[in-house]
Amino acid sequence: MPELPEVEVVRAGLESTITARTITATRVLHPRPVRSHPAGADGFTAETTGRTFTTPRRRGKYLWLPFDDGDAMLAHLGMSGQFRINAPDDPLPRNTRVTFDLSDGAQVRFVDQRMFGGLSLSPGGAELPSEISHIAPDPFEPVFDPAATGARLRRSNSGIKRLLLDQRIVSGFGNIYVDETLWRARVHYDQPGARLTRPRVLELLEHGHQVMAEALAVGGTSFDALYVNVNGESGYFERGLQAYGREGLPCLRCGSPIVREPFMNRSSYRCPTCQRRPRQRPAGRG
DNA sequence: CTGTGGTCCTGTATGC
DNA sequence: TGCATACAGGACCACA
Repeated sequence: MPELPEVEVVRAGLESTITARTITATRVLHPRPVRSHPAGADGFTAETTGRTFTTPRRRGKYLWLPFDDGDAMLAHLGMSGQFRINAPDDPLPRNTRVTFDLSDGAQVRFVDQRMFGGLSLSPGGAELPSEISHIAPDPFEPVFDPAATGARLRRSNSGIKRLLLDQRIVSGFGNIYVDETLWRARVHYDQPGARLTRPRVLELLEHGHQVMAEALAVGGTSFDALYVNVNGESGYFERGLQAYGREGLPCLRCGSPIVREPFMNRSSYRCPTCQRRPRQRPAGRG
């Protein structure tokens, strides 16, 4: 499940392989990943062929690959999207959706089993695609403002996990790193943002930055073949996870078995001792 | 404005 | 052996 660290690993891999290369041929093998491109698969093919990449950029979980003419290709990996760099005659993975032949002879492949991800062309989007203007800066960006983000979190009575997953408030967090962040900060996922003190919320954001930095340093988190880097290699942060996926295993701080609970149609992992349920209901009525 | 729940997708694991 | 179901979950959208 690519979140910020995994997307950054992919971005860095693309930077060293596509920068200053020109697309000589685009092939759309499945229309769904280019669904948000207005002109459809044929239009996407026509409008990307002949373009030259500059340095790939990222905000949160979004990637964009600027072209030297000021436009950009916007990409999201969704649940299972991958960019792979190969020789054109290497075997094509089963779920290859789009391929780009490059001027140096390499081939970029967009592989996506579940197809929650997507590619589109963003006119004028080289600096920051307008399509993602609603996405907040992530904790790795120089413009990220912890005080402002903390204030925003503290203005809401929603549960803190829901807030951290809201990419309009802060971007980059997904289910894994939110659970890790909350475990480190000893905060329950239903704790209303408004019930956290200013120091606590800043501490929480620092933990979030820290855990994602640690994951990035070891190539991200790979549970299965769904997340790999551009060379098909897995990351090693799975062994660094302290909460996510550890149902029934002892909390590494206090020994209590980690519990898994349904949350927003997915799973949430927490220590029942270190991360106690808040007394008041979030956004309670009465 | 806020909060909630449905939808899109496929592959793997599990249950009967 | 086969068929049904649950699960993984990021982003978006309809709706109350």
